[in-house]
Amino acid sequence: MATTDRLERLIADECGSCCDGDVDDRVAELEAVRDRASLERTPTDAAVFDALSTETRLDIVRLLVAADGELCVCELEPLVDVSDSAVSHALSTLTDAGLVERRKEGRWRYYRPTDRAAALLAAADPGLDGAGTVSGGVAE
Amino acid sequence: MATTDRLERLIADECGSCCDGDVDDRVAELEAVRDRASLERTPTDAAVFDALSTETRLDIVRLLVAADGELCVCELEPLVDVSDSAVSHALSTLTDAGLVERRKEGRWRYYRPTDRAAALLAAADPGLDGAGTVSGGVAE
DNA sequence: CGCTCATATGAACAGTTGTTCATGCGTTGG
DNA sequence: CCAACGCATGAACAACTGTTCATATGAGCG
Repeated sequence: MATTDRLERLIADECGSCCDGDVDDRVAELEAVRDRASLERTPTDAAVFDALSTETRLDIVRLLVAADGELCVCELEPLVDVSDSAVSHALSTLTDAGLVERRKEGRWRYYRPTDRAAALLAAADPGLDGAGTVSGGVAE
Repeated sequence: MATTDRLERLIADECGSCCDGDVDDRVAELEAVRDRASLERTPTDAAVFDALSTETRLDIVRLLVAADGELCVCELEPLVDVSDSAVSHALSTLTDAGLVERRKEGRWRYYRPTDRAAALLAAADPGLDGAGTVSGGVAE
C-alpha cells in the first residue's frame, strides 16, 4: 500500500501529531475494516443490485411483488413497454441473481419473486431514507 | 395494449374457456397490479440500485458500513484498487442516490452511509434468500 | 409427426458507463 | 498572496449492456 501519504497527514491533522506510530495502527484498523466488509460479500456480489439497476427489470420485480401471486411472460409483456424477448432476457438475469423463481406449467412459465427481492424493494422504497449514521445495529 | 392475444389464450387455458368476458377482467386486474407497482416508486427509482451495481461503489458502501463511523477519500482510496478520482466519482454517484452523506471538515470530506444504504446491504447479504413466495404466503 | 405456441437464447448494434488524465475549486500554511 | 493539499468535475476512451431480430427448444394438438 504505497498511498499512505495523505493518510499520514490526515492522522497528524486529526490528533495534532501527538503520536507517531499511530499511522500503522490506523492502517491496521482500516485493513480490519476491509476484512470485515469482505466477509459480508455474498457469492452474488453486485449482481443482485445490478439486476435491479434498470427500469425494465425493476418494473418486472415490482409487478411480481404487487401481484399477489405469480405472473407469466405474456402477462408481464403488456405491462412493460419492451418486446417479449426483452422480458425473457430480463427474467433470466433476475433468475440468475436469485430474485425470481420459475415454475413450468405446460407451455407457460410462471414467475414469482423471492424473499430477497421483496426485502430489497422494501429497503429501497420506504421513507426511512435520508439522514442518519448507520453503525451499531443493522441486525434484524 | 394490442398484445392481448396470448393473454386470451392463457385465460382460456387456465379456466377451460368457462367464461368469455374474463379477458377484460384479467386485463383490468393486471392494470391494477401495474398501478399498485407504480405507487411504490420512489423518486430515486432504479438509481438507488444502479448506484450499488458496480463492485467499486458497492465496496465503498460496504467499507463505510463496516467502519463504525465515517471515512474520507484518502482512507477509502487505499482500500479499493482505483484512483482517488474514481473514488470521488463513486461517492458523488452514491450521494446523489441518497446512500451516503458528506461532512466537510477543513480540507477533508468525511463520508458515512445512510440508513437506506445499510438496509439495502442487509436485505441483500443475509442467508434469508433463496426460496419462498413473497407476499402473504401464497402456498402452492 | 408436423404444426403452432410460449418462451429461451444467440448475435449484433446503439446507447450507456466506469475508468483515468487533466484541471478547477475551496482550504490551509508559510 | 502563493503554493500545496484534498477533493470535485469535465473530457475522452474502452468496455459493457439493454434492446431487437432471428432462431432454437420443448410442449400440446390434430
